[in-house]
Amino acid sequence: MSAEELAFMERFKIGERAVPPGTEILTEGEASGELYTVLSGMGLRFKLLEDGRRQVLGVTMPGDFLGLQAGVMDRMHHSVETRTEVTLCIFRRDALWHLFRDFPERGYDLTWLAALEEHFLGERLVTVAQLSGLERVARGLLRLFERGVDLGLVRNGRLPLPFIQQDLADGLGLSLVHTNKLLRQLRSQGIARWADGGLTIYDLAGLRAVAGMANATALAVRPLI
Amino acid sequence: MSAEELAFMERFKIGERAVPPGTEILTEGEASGELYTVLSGMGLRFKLLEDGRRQVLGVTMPGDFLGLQAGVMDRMHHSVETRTEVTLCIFRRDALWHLFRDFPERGYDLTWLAALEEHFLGERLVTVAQLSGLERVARGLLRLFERGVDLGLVRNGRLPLPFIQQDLADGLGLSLVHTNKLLRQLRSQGIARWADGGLTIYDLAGLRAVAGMANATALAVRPLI
DNA sequence: CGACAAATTGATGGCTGTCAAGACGTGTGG
DNA sequence: CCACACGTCTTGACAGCCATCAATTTGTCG
Repeated sequence: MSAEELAFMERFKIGERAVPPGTEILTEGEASGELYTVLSGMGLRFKLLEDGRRQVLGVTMPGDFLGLQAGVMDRMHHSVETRTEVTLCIFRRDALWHLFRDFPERGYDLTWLAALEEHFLGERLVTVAQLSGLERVARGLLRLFERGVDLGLVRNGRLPLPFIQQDLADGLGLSLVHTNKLLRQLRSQGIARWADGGLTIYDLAGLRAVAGMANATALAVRPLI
Repeated sequence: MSAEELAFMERFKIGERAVPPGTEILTEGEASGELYTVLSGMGLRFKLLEDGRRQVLGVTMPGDFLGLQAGVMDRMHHSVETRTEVTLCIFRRDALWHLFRDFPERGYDLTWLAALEEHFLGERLVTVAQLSGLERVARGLLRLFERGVDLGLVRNGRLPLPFIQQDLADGLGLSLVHTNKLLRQLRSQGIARWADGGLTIYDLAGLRAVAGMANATALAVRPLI
């Protein structure tokens, strides 16, 4: 990053903030005067239906950029809730436009980021719409794990995760009960284990086979800053 | 649009082209040296699985911008196929970067567009993951119809559509047979009719009720140019 | 007329949702 | 210290939505 860009960041940076678990950082339907980058911690991005059903769109991990939707559109179209203590770097909303004007290359990067999010949502749509329950669970665990590996969060084959089975079920379009039974299936086959706040992969190739991704390669998330 | 912007468009515009039905304009996994805006006609955006299953991500209608993914990322992550004759306005790929540099406001609009696509994919994910078959079909028809109304394509309550029931099924994560039976249900209830290359809505309020969107308001697609 | 795509309808099976109950750990109040 | 509430995980029974298979009909095109 150039000196000018550093100066720009400082000018629009409001500060850093550590928020406790369970905090709703952004709320569907509301505007946001702030943009965030996640420095540490994890959370969930989700949408709610009128009857209380919930669709988990994805997880947020360190390096994620939050609030772009409310930044360029008038309001958020999903909510973001923390699941651990999360440290945020906070920027003013109008930084977005100034960034586009003064550093078009960074604006270009932001469009790249939005296109990447679109790609991931497309992948999730394929997962939910076309795959069986077991395939969905396998693919869901695989994506979480790959993300954790990229971030260096995996130790001894185990990735600590602050999510519950209901979160996984809501992300895959499955019921909690059935998700539980599918997790048991993967566990009893010695492929993967989701328990005690962590995900352990025993047989990565086996998991990829179950997920129907034996030959697929993942697309890495490039930090924006 | 300013005179400078018009000059810019002319400089990077390669030309216009009319392609016949069934043409694959963009292909998943491949780069594209061109960007397109759709002047007329309709098509499908979709992803293919290894075993031949297909997930329809959405339809393209006049005003759509195609190729942004291959423009900012290295390659397309879904394919686009025409279903009618489609007239395209073609631009050079490097127009994208020059647009960001010379007209940051337009670059901002492009990010807005990418965020809008992300929003629509999120909506579709909720539809497929959380709703029953009948609700999915109702919502699918509703979205097509609203889009048609916005574009002024609806005459006498009927929207001509060049898609087949398999397309609808692949977009909703349902089998062709079951989709057909759900369409019959809506038809026999006098709510909507999908037949003979067109969609007719007889009871919009009823359809919205079935779709679980009695109170929801749609987000309009704003043409980029 | 024959081939083909698309739409339609019925029969059958199974994957998955729902309901219910219990186990386990944690925190709280008496 | 114990009782209790609560959240989460787990397991079994049952029902139902939906996929699959199969056959028929209709319309289009050569």
